[in-house]
Amino acid sequence: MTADPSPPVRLPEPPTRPTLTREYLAAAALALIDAHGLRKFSMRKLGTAVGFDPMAVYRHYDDQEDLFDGVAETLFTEVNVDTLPWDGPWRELAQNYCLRLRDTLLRHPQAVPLFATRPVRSPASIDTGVKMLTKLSDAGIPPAQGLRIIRCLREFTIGHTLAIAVTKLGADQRSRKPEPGSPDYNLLAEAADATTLDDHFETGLTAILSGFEQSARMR
Amino acid sequence: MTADPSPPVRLPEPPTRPTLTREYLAAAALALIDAHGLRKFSMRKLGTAVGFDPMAVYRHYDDQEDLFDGVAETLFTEVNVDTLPWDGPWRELAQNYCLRLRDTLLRHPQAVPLFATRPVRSPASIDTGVKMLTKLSDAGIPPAQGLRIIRCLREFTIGHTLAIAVTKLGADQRSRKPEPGSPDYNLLAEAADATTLDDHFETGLTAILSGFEQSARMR
DNA sequence: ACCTGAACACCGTTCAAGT
DNA sequence: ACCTGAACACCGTTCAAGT
Repeated sequence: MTADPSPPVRLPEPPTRPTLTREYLAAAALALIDAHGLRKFSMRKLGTAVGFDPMAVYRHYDDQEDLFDGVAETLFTEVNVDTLPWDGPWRELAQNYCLRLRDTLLRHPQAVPLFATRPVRSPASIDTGVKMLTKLSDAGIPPAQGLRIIRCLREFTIGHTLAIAVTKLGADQRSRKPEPGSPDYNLLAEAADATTLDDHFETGLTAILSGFEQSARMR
Repeated sequence: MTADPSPPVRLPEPPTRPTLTREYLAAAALALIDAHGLRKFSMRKLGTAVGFDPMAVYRHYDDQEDLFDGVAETLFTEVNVDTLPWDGPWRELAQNYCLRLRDTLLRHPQAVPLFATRPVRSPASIDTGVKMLTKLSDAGIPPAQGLRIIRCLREFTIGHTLAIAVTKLGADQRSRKPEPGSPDYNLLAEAADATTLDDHFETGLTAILSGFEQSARMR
């Protein structure tokens, strides 16, 4: 409590040593996974990549499982659900959500298997689920049915994105076309040429939504 | 070429040393994954588990990636697609295929992430795809649209099964319910109680199929 | 010719020892 | 009090050396 009346000396900015945070580490981990693939990632590489001890990550995350949960959360944040059309009709909202989730994940194909194999438990994603459910509820859809719709859409979106991602990544290292000798090669090749790897996503989404709407009308 | 006219001595069965085959190794790997989880699995453990050198597997599979492809093939074989109702209507066929695939995978929850993150490249599964496509083609559905339908169904089925599997496995070690303090807890809890984890699968399948049929009618 | 297992370059995670 | 990095118990994969 010894007050100093003279104006405090204005020191120059000290050389700041960057501090590790959970968020920064998760973002850095995602960048490493994007760059070199999930297989090549390691806790030690992350620590050294951010300029710290190989073990530094353990002061912020319990273990790799915990860190990967953080990476999944980073991905979910990138979806930026706040800017979805929450005031429009629920079908538009749901469809936009799925498209956004797909686009976000496809920007990080190497991380899709990580995201897809993790149960949703982050508060942010649970919160989004609740908001969506409320929206459907306001439109007259009972919660049980609403939950079914949301789960179906989410599962289709992730299944689709996963298929695209692993095909894209696998294609780099191995061959993918069936041998042209096969008798039915023409049918498959013709079909595969006529439809790109992902042009069926919106078709599928629409089908699910129409299907549910139809079953609602028949109830 | 020295022929011996006396009847050959009938020797007792020699102690047979079991020989490793690709199929047996893949089945054994699946059993280990079922028992201890994908994380705990290793090439060395597989070799010793079957009573051979830790490196024995490398004489039959190039590397772990190659072995896992074999495990995925084993799983696909267990689906037993030959006994599907190939002579019935295509909707029945497709639906049965999806249900069978789901049931098979859910018998091996620990292996679902492996199966889901592997592009289909085994001859058997490509063959099944071609047969299905032919079936739809016979029903008047153009190949491009048929491929879209098949892909959607497959992606939904795998996305669904993956969600069920990781939730089931994750529930063993962590908590899963949202904190009861949350304001919308009641809505979510009520909905979750009213619908089990997987009662929406057939609903979703039906929705997809109805949706596609509807869009076909409007074409 | 075939198989083994030593060796290499890594891992995730813990924890005693240092500052 | 905080952080480091040695240490432990593993990995996947290669390949020289043995039989």
